[in-house]
Amino acid sequence: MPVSIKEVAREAGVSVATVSRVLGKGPVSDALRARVERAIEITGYRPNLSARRLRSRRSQTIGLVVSDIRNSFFTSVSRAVEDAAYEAGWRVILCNTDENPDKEAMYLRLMQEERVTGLIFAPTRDTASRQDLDALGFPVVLIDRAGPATGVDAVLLDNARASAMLVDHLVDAGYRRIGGIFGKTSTTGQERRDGFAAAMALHGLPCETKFILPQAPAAEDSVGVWLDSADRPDAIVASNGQLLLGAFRAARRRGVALPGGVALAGFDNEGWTEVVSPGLTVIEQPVLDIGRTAMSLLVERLADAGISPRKVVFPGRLLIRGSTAGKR
Amino acid sequence: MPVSIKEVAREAGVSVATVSRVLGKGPVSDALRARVERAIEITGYRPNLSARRLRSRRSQTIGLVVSDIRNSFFTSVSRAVEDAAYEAGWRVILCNTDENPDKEAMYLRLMQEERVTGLIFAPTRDTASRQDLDALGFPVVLIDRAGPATGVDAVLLDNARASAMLVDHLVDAGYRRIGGIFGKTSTTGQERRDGFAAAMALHGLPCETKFILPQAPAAEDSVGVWLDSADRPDAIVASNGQLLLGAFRAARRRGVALPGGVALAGFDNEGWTEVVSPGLTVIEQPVLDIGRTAMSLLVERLADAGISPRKVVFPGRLLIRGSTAGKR
DNA sequence: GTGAAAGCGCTAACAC
DNA sequence: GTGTTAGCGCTTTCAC
Repeated sequence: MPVSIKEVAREAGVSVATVSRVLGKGPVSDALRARVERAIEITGYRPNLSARRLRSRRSQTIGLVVSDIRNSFFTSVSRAVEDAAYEAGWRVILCNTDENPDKEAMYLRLMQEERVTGLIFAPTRDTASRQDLDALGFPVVLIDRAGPATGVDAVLLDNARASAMLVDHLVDAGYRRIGGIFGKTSTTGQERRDGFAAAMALHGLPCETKFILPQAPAAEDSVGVWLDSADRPDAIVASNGQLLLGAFRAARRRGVALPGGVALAGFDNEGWTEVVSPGLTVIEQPVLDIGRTAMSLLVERLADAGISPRKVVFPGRLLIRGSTAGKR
Repeated sequence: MPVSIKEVAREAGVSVATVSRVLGKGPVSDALRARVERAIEITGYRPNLSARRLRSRRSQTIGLVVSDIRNSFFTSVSRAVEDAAYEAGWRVILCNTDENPDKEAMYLRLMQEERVTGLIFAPTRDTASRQDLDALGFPVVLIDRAGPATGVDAVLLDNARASAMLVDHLVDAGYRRIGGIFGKTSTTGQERRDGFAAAMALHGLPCETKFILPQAPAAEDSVGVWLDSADRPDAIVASNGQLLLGAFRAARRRGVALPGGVALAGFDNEGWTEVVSPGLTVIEQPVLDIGRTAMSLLVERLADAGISPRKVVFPGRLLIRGSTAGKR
């Protein structure tokens, strides 16, 4: 049974108000402060955060709701968010939705029950366009994905531009029959596909794209079909790290050489993409900046709810490696 | 300003106690229950979890304190823990200590202030031997690392046995001059080294081992020195995924062929280890089982504080790949 | 500066 | 079954 502020007050011979002031930053004489601090030592007192939150009406907690923490993009973003949050004396509640709208709804409700100060959220496409994201009772910052202006802040990658960079690079290297696989559950997959298609059109090239579940096995199946077909593409673009892994496995398993049999490029500079041979050409996202920026936007929004919603867009960085070496 | 249980009661024309009973599992007539549920709908009521926790003295929260969520072992364990926790209606607070004892102490204090129901904890070597881990005010289950019996439950890998499996396999394949790098901050690194040394001794072989920071760059430097030296080992064992990555990079960067120039094996079946060429021989840990078992031990401990501390030890699984192909 | 007292939103006795 | 009431541990007026 933990000791309460009352026992500390008794031990120090002061009122609970004085103890509370020592804990916070109220005005307390040096003499009493010393006595209270001593009493805290002796009793081993630990403030009860639930009580503090209830009374002060400040939860000092932010929510972080993503699809899957095992996705390296979210792993890194979560570290950035958590570091910044704990630094500021806030707690983080992390939830994984697995791209499941029901889980999303459940966790949004949980965020309300926790009375979170704010939420950093990577929604599915369905939820991204919800009009009530700004009426949850706390500010929301979207990361990675955002629908048409829903009136909330967002931190995003310039997906269309990044896709175009990949396409331009591939065309430059002599590839023409380029296929693309994209995640079907997020606006991000959609944007990357649109950017891909637009860039291909600019080059006067036809393109073939597929929307699939954003998981490695789905990509392996999907790319496998392409590789086995008579009119195999000569290059493939994968819209995230998981899909890239699946595509890589499909090629590897069939003994299709990279880039001789098929060139391969994608999103997310996961550690393994550099270390396989050949290395994979990828778009690197500034994951730490994205996490930190999301926190900053949240903090600014908390300071001033009035400012109109901002969208911060980061450029991707093209890392050229052996998997897209020139065709000739 | 969120609505409280009071307003729901007024809307439904009942007492707050009845509303509370509908929320929980108290006995309420169907008629009143329906009215209350309707009132909850109308008002958009969300229970305040801080108030509930304060009053009920049950935080319904468990802590998960690990060194770094970006370490794939902990990423996977955390998913297992979180899934099990949310399933049971509990919240999870995740903290990263970066192998820093000061941060560990700070987060242990935070866990007390949160009045967590229980804690799943991967301590550094310094903290693992603290005698007061069972006096924090809540049960602790150690994962991945544990000191000499500290009187708390633990879920571990059979590190000595796993190291021996690697050594036996390498010796079997014809390697004799085998070096090992091990994490210096954890008991796990220590145990794996001891198991390694013991197995080498059984084979009558001398061994050279290094304790280093459990991070890829440190491993790259360390292994680089070996590879550049005149008496280069013919095989290297790395005691976790990060160290394995660093070792792999060191070999790759110097153009040292695997396994011709040096054989390489290690711990943690991270995705990339299968996908590089040659694939890397590794000890796979049952990460999901470890996470789930930690939760089970915690739940059982909460049900009965009396049972004496248990240590659940899982075997590792040796996955043989090209990086340790036979020497001749 | 300091203390007394009210009350944050909820659950759990306790009466009926 | 239902309502009344007393706190959970803390912060925050409000007096002094």
